[in-house]
Amino acid sequence: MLTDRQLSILKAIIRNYTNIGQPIGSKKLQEQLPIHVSSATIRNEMAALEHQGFLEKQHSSSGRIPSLRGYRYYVDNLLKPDKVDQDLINNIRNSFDNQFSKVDDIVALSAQLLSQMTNYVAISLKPESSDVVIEGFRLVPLHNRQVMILLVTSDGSVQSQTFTIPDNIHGDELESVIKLINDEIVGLSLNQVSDKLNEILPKIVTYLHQYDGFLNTFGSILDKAVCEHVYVSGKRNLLNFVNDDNLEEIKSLYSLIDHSVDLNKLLKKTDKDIAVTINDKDEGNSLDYSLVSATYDDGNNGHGLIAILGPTNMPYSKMIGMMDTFRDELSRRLINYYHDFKE
Amino acid sequence: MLTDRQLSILKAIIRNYTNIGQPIGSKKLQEQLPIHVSSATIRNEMAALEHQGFLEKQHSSSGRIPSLRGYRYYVDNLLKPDKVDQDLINNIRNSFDNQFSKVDDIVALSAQLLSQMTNYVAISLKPESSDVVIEGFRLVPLHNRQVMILLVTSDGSVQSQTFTIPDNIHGDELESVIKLINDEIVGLSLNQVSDKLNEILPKIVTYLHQYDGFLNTFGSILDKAVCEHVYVSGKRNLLNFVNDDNLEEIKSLYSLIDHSVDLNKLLKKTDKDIAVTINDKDEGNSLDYSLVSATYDDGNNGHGLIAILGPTNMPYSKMIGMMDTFRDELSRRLINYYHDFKE
DNA sequence: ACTTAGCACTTAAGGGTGTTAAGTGCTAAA
DNA sequence: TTTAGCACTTAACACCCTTAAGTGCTAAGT
Repeated sequence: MLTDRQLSILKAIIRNYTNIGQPIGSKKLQEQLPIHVSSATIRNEMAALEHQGFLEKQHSSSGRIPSLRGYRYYVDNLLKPDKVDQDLINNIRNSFDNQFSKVDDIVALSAQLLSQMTNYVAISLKPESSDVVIEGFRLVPLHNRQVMILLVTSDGSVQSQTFTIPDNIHGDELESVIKLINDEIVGLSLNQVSDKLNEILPKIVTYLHQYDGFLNTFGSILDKAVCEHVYVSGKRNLLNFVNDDNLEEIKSLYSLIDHSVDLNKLLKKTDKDIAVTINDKDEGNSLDYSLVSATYDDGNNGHGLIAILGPTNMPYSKMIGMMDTFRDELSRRLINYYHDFKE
Repeated sequence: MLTDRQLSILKAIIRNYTNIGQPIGSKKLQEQLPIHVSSATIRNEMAALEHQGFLEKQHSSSGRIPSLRGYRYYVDNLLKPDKVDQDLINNIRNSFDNQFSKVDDIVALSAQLLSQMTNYVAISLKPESSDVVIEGFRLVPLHNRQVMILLVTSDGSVQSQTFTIPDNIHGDELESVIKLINDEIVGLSLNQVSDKLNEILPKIVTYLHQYDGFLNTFGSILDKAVCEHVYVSGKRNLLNFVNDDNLEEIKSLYSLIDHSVDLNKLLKKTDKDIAVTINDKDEGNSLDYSLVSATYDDGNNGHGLIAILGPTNMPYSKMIGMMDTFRDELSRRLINYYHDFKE
């Protein structure tokens, strides 16, 4: 489908654009490429690449930039992770060298390190043994019309929130609703629950006349439970990408990463070792940014996830190289941690 | 010092600039003012006001804008809080109408409401009975060289973090340092501790060869304790104020409000009912924004604080009117809460 | 059947120039 | 003390021109 020459042109354009951020034209490309052909030939090849959807122009006489499809193809087929500087590796190791009381701290630090290293937004998720599941909501009567709603998970953690039953609902009805919900969600993992709740929303509505506050309470408990697993660092770096006309977009990105549940959902789509999500426009989140995510081994019985969120034209080969190194170091650190712990 | 006419001119300029955001000139002012004088006269008065430091020009032929001193004078002497719309009051009441399990929730909601109402950053501090003081740090040996450091306060809340003692420090030394620190801080309130720690830093250094990790641990425990009292909402609104050349400033504002301890310090300077801090350039925080803060009564035994952070040219009279109403409503809500609670 | 030189065309960006609108300060007369 | 009048300043805008960096296309060369 693509000739070798076309591939090397595509590669060169992406390399340039991700490093310099400027569209590139045929003459500049000619100077850089090892092959000796005229700029006219390169123009022809570029036109062919554009025709096949791998390149774009910003205006009729501008140089080319990669299209989303171009990035996608590059990441999937052409990209070779950059070799990581030994200094950087040492740096990571040194930072991990401190003693930690909890896995949480190591994972939180990971997000911090990643955002420092990349100047992007970094996200880390606590390792999650796949066997942690929901044991269900519990309803505890307090006094008057106050109840406390608990969410219990199989690893023994509990989230709670109190709630006042509106006048137009009977305590019994509430009990039934809890039962209804529990029937559906027991045994699910944390990040499946939110979807499930939305799914069975119609049923709930038939029970409760006014269900807003009620569902909000569930949502917020769930949020708390999920939050405990998510660390975000370097939000401020988003400011680096602000320009005249993407302000609204950046704001929506902010609200996305502020809302752990959505973030979780976004991240959990993949289970590959390293995955690149380019410009995910899904579910109204027109997010003009890319996500490089990597899983890590917690050396025990689960795996966690680290990710960076940066502009679509981020230097993927560098980032992927770095993420790969980082996940190794993080896994090593965790294995060490559990080793110390047991000793 | 200032004639009535000058005062009304100053007022009008500030009213305009805080609402429209544009410098205002003598002719426009003439149209708006009730007094009938020529624009030349107004020009003369404006020159006088500028001479006395209440006004500024952006360039030699531009209209006038208030100087910091002008704002200060206005806020202290001229400002009359705007009457608050009854709809808004109802709105606040409705929002507060839900049931809450904890005072924390009400306070957190306050920050949310304020940021929604103003489109600025809002901050709320939990009511703090003045009798909550530090009871000191405690050191609990775990295993190997691991210890847990606890911070106990007189209201019974505890913050903890584990810490691994470096090889070059004896456990005894650590014990002495804790004693040393406790001697200094017992009986202080939470927000006095940070300063005190820095003050006695030299002493600590003589005990500990490598004190970085150690102090960090203290800092982070303290942070946790303070964080529990601070709620920030509407950080995203800062993006509305980004323009070409204040990006760095906005970033530093972000980092300020991310660091609860500093924020606490900033807020705790005042104990007036309502205070306006204009363009506080203190301690390297060149913050080109103003802070309107108000205390509220928790109906029990202490008082808390709400604040909004906005541009220097925010509409003070409107904001102060709103804050005043809000603190009333919040206090009323809390008194109600304690009432329900005891019943 | 490719490749390439050459050319006409396009566009963004930057510099200069002129105009306008909204200001200013100053002076001299009322 | 006030004010009309005037000369002056500035930012913002529109307009024009030029340049640099590209493009596509055609026709000739290998």
